[in-house]
Amino acid sequence: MSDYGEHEATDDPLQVLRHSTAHLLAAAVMELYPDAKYGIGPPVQDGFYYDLAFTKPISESDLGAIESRMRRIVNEDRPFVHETLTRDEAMAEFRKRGQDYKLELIADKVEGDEVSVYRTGDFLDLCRGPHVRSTRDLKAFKLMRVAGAYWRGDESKPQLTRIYGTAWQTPKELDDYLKFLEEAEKRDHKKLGKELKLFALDERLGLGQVVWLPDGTTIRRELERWIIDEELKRGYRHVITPHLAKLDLYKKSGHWQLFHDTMYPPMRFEDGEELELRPMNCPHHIVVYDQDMHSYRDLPLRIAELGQNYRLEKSGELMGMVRVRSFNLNDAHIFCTPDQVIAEVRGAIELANYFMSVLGVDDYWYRLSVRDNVKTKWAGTDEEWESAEAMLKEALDSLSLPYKVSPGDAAFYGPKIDFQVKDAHRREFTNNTVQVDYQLPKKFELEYVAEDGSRQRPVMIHRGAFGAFERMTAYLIEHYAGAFPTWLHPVQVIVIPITDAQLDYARTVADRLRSLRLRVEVDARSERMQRKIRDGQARKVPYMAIVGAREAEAEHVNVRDRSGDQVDSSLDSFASMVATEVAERRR
RNA sequence: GCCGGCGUAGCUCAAUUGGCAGAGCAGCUGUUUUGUAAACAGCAGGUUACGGGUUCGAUUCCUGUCGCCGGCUCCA
Repeated sequence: MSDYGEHEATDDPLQVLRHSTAHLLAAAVMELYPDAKYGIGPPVQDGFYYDLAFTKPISESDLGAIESRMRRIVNEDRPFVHETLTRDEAMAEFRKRGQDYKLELIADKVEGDEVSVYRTGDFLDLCRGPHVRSTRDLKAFKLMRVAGAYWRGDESKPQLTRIYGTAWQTPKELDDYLKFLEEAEKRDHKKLGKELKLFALDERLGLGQVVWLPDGTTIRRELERWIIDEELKRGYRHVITPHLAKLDLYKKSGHWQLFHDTMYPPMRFEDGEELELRPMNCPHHIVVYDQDMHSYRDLPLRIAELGQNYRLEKSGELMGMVRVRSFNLNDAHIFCTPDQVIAEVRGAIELANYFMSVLGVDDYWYRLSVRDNVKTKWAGTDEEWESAEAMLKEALDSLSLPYKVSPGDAAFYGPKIDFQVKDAHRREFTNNTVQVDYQLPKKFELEYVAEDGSRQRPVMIHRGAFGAFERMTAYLIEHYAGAFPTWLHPVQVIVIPITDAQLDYARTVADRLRSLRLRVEVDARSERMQRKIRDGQARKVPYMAIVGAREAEAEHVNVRDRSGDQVDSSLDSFASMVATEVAERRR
């Protein structure tokens, strides 16, 4: 049987419960708004939604009344009744109810003559099920918000009102979820980024333009140094290329034709020259490759750059530092022979995994993004796509990494492996990526001289092993809730003199730590120690070195870490302890 | 871009049915020299996002713009 709702049917009890709650929602809405038309209502992560068309728009203030009606239906103990109708019967039923969207779904998605429907009191829905036995089984739910959603996900189709809700097996789980949302709010990188003065988004600079403040920049520079060193160890060569290029370059690569809507309008000059802010770095690195004749002996050639890119994302798509209009990508393009591809892909995956493991990021999954059957969207031959996909799979398999195939998520020039991470609110996004590309080398007629003297075409691997600094930093802020590991924290140690009499000693301590390249502040304010500690805690500083008369006398420090633990230590051993922790990038 | 919500001091929030815009924190100036999460006092801080409208009177009601938040669409 086909899947009418465009979501996967499942027997998982929680999914079934959420799906049933979606029906309950639609049933309640239909009682309160008899003119409404219902679209689809699947379970989703943490809950469910239902898309409905209202004759008058509703807002979140209407959710309370809908939720009350839902509870009333719960108390009525209405059974979920499964029925199988013929196609004609089903069409007649939904036509009678004026449910045009359901008619469209039956016409498009139901195969054969049997149509599975569920009845809950008067409410009838096209649905494969399964469902809970009765509305009384639905105990722990809450409507969350309304949003617009295009019918069947198509921007050109009408926009329905989507009502989101959350649903759980027990009231306690619901309560836990609501508490989780509160906690997530506190970790939000937009909130912490402001509190900790890491970055700013200022409308005077334009939408989606990130200002890295001094402390945020410290973190970023630390990451950059680390990344560049790790890449150097792995044979990457770094380049620096302009943020601008002639528009023709992007016409030749094919990006302009596909993405001009999200590229900045070109700057046009009197002599006819057109310059474009680059939306990606690939064509620049192709120009780097093309500076020389290449022998197969030169390959693989790994060209890396911390490259600034500019994309004119639609205003509604922007989100904090996760989705911006200008970002810096830890980018690289590996030019190699076809039989080097698998090893190079594997190396790129391993590098990305290494970065993630040092940062303590372990909650992510591998998405093998391949083309779908809309052939016009994808450049290149079937053979090239099949070969590229096979090589990505083999690289993943050889590392014993599990992955999920995702049709339609490929780049236009080839399939890719995406590293999918989740933010504090469990929203998923792509961070790192590895892509195999036969198309751009062809478009730019790249060559190398093979062992037998013939001219061959290299394969290009695009890879962002760390991802974009903006997005990754946003992720890290939420991951650590602002309490960065010592090696990344903008201020590693605050020295706190208890009275002014220890100021000189405090500065001695600071100098000593700075001589080990640690980032240190002395809190010389005319405040009480308690106050300085409190402020240090608020900034989530890893260590506070408190120095009073006793410590100054003994050349000690009283170390308080951000968990509140205290220990007395000689200055020497404290200094070497912190320096070691930083050198090892300990978490 | 579309749908819904929200914009009051640097930050977090108040302000009866439309009736003089307030508080805490942060900032500044003093005093205080302190032993592990907030010393005390004073001062200053605003065209209530911005522009129209209704009204004797608008933070409050209507409207347009801008921005932010949550979704949708998109994501090379």
